[in-house]
Amino acid sequence: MVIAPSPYEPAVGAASALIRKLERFAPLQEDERAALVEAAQRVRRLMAGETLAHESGPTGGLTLIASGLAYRYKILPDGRRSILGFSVPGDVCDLPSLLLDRMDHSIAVCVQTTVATLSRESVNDLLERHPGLVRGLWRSTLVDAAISREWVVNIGQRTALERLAHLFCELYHRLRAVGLAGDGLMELPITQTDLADSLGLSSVHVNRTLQELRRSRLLALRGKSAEILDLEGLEDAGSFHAGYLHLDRSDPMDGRRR
Amino acid sequence: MVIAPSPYEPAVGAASALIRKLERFAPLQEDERAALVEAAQRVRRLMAGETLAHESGPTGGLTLIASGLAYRYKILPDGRRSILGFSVPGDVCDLPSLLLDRMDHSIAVCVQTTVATLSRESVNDLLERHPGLVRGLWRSTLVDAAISREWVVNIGQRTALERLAHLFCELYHRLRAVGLAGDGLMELPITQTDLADSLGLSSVHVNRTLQELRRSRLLALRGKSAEILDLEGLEDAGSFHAGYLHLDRSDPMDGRRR
DNA sequence: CGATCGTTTGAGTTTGATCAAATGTGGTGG
DNA sequence: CCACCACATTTGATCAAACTCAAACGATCG
Repeated sequence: MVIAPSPYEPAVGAASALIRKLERFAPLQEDERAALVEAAQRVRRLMAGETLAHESGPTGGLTLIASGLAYRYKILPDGRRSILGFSVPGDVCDLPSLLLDRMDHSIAVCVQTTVATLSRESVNDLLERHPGLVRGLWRSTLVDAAISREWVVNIGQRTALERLAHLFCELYHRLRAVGLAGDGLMELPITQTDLADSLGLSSVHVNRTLQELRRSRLLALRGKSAEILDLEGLEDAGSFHAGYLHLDRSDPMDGRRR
Repeated sequence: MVIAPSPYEPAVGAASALIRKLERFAPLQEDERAALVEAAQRVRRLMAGETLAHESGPTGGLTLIASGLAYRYKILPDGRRSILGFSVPGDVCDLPSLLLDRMDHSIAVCVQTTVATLSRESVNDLLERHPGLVRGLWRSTLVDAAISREWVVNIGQRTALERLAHLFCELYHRLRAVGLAGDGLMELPITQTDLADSLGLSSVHVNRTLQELRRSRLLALRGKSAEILDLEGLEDAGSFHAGYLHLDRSDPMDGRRR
């Protein structure tokens, strides 16, 4: 049984997962790759629970997840926490802070996570010199938006079981795309409370529904890792279709179609 | 009582609302404005209910809403419709189709709507010559994503009354930003079924909740137009804070702050 | 070896869904 | 101008998914 590489590895080449992701769509030029690697040298290590960016906090450069797992969230007036999405290695998690005047949500990490931090100056430099990177990052904000829209569908229309199934499928596909999942296995250092706040459910109900998924031999959650026992069955159960993740290589800008 | 301009006006200068929107953040150059106006000459008129772009349909240029109202949606396997967001005049509603390989959702219009259609060639031309437009449009996809995230919060965490209140606040602020609302008045050609599909509620429950909003003297829906009787009260009721819409002028890229 | 955090289980409650039918309303054609 | 149709809104009654509260159990860690 092949286990996916641990997300706790040293951040050798923090940019590699990002490059991999961008190149799924359109190949980068050699100098673009090099510039990214160069810019992502400064890494930072965050402990589980630490906040990486704060709502209405100052905006700065960019943060690239190298290993671990982060989540976007907002805290409501009454103290409830709403989780808005997850960021996996290779994701730039705070693009809004580059082009908008302020963050409109916060970001924290689920486990020990290493990130590369790019200063605003180096990012501006990068984007001015390499329009290909602008296209690539812009594309990735479009995919982020598509994921958020799918969350709207998920939370708005589906039952608890469907929601959980769908979320696990999303994370599995995204992690697999950067080589961090395979054979139905992924490390998922996520609590049932996190799941509840992500899906608009109570943690009690998440617990019961997870048991049901387990009973239907679709998915087993064991500690910090998840095993998908029947991917096709799980996708069916969550009416999951990977299209919106835009993970396959094909670039509409140059007519190439696969 | 000043009524907002009707959205049914002829599409003189379809680009004007877009320019207005982009310039809320960073001023455009004269030639950028001119190029946008030039590119947005070809307009199309759609009847209520018509589909403007189809999920997994071909991707092409860009569509700019000139007047009217459009909504993004997905149809689930069981036939239910999930509405993912609204596009108001000045919005480019199909940016995903420019940079991604396919649309992952469909777009239709609520009322008779006029749109300007920009061919892929002219858009590419525009973006190559005017990096300021790239920044502006990229920013607008970031705002779209922020709106989707707020929908996740809204649907995931709030009660029916809060959801409705919040949605009306969003639309009011967005319409006011392009001069189509004011004094608590806006044209809102939206059915209760649309609202239900937007908020993850049944239309029956939407109806009852609207009555409650009316009773609390917060909002009155009359036919195709809405009157906000108490904006502050409505924002409170929906715990709405306009920050995420990023409607105020301030550009982090040049240190200028309001 | 407590202490803390996460998971699990039980019991009662609530919000909002579903089903069904009546009541407007706007548009069309005879 | 009226009859009719389609569509939207409104109301009532019943039901179920998911919530809340409460408490016990289990793991992990300094």
